[in-house]
Amino acid sequence: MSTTAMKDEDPRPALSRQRVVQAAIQHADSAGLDGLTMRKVAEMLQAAPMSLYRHVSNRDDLIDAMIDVLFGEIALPLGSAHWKTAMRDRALSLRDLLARHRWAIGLMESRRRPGPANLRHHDAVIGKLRSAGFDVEMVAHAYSVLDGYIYGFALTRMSIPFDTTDEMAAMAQDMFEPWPANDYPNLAEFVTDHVMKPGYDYREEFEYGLDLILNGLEEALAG
Amino acid sequence: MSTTAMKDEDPRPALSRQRVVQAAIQHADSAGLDGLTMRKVAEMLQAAPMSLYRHVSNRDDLIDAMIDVLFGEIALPLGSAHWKTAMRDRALSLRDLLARHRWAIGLMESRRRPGPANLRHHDAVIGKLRSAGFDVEMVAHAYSVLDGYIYGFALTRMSIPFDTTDEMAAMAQDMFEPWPANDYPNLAEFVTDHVMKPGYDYREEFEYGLDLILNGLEEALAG
DNA sequence: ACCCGCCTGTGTACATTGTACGCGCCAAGA
DNA sequence: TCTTGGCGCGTACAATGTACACAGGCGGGT
Repeated sequence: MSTTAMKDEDPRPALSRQRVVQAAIQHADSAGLDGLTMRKVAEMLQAAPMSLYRHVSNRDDLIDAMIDVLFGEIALPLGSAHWKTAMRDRALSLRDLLARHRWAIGLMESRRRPGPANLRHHDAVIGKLRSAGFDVEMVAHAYSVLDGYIYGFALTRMSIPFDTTDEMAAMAQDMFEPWPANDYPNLAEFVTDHVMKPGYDYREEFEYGLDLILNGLEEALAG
Repeated sequence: MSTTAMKDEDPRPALSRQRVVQAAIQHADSAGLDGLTMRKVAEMLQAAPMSLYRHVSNRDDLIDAMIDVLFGEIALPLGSAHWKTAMRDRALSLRDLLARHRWAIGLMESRRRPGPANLRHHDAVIGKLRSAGFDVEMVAHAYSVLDGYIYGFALTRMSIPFDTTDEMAAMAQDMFEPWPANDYPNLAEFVTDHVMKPGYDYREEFEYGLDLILNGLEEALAG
């Protein structure tokens, strides 16, 4: 059916901006932002490095496009739900996104050329808050503290993956090993008594702070 | 007096790990992390690039050392002040530090080999909270939400410098320009009515969220 | 049918970067 | 005086982003 090939299987479908961006996201997910090289992305698509530049003007443009795809994946607060549950769902959705795409944490909020999905997302969030009774100033407060917390949590707690408690313990061991024991008694107590406990899950930790902030905003809105 | 030079002025004092790290910090402050190349640092010290490697094992080791110097600059909560004012001062100190050294925002909390100043800082913060009556679990909650917010605010609000309202307006113009007007009404209202107002200062914004969180923690501690 | 111009994929080439390797120098100890 | 160890450095190489020019094919106008 294709105009370019009548054969049953085309081993190399045509390049396109979308395919380049998708491949780049997939590679960044597994290799990180440093591992994201034009040559690797080209290899994934079985193309020559320079071919990418027909669809992407340079590496920065590629990253801009990748980020906008991610913004499109965040759940938008569009329904008629209460602002608090809408913001909560949106926060969890964004946190999950940042967990899937750790390389994006420092990039989502610093784009100089935000894409349409980016703008649409912010527009929807602001709209939800405005229609819930937040005046413009309160929207600024709420957005600032919520996004600050969400991105900051991702940055500080999810930047290194702890899949098992054992990995965690090993890492803690490595961190303390070069230094004399008992130099940091409070830190040592904290690590042994809390972080290394089997039940530790950063998901619960995230929701504790999130609810603390949402409750604070609710009080401020009412007061 | 020096054993290496009797002349009045030595145009090129000896290299040392400290001098290399200081020069690197200074350069990163003005050129960012991408601008931080071994060759530039060497140039600042009037040395050859490879000379740095006698004092720093590689670029990552250099960055580790730079970060630990920064941790040493954060005001420690050591006095007998109330935990709330101690945490507030520490937060403001950390925010100012991140404003002075924007390149460090993504790095402070992701070091695999934390230096002594890093560990000492965390130890002091945890100690302050513990002695104020926080149990280990509440320390985890408090530290997580506070640091999340502080680093996240730095990441989301200070990643691009807005020194004047005019620059701000120009940037907003650039961001909207490629897209059809009225596609994002809530966002447009927000930008014109709030962000571009002359009095906008992210410092006040930071303290609003900070106090909201501190008050929430105080309630949780009492309840 | 033919040609012409554009669009896409590509090969080559170069500047920039981190850093391995080994040489020379100089001071301090034997 | 001879040796040794550390320090500064010149050279070299691999990885990376990307400028430039070229080829092949497809479509539209004649």
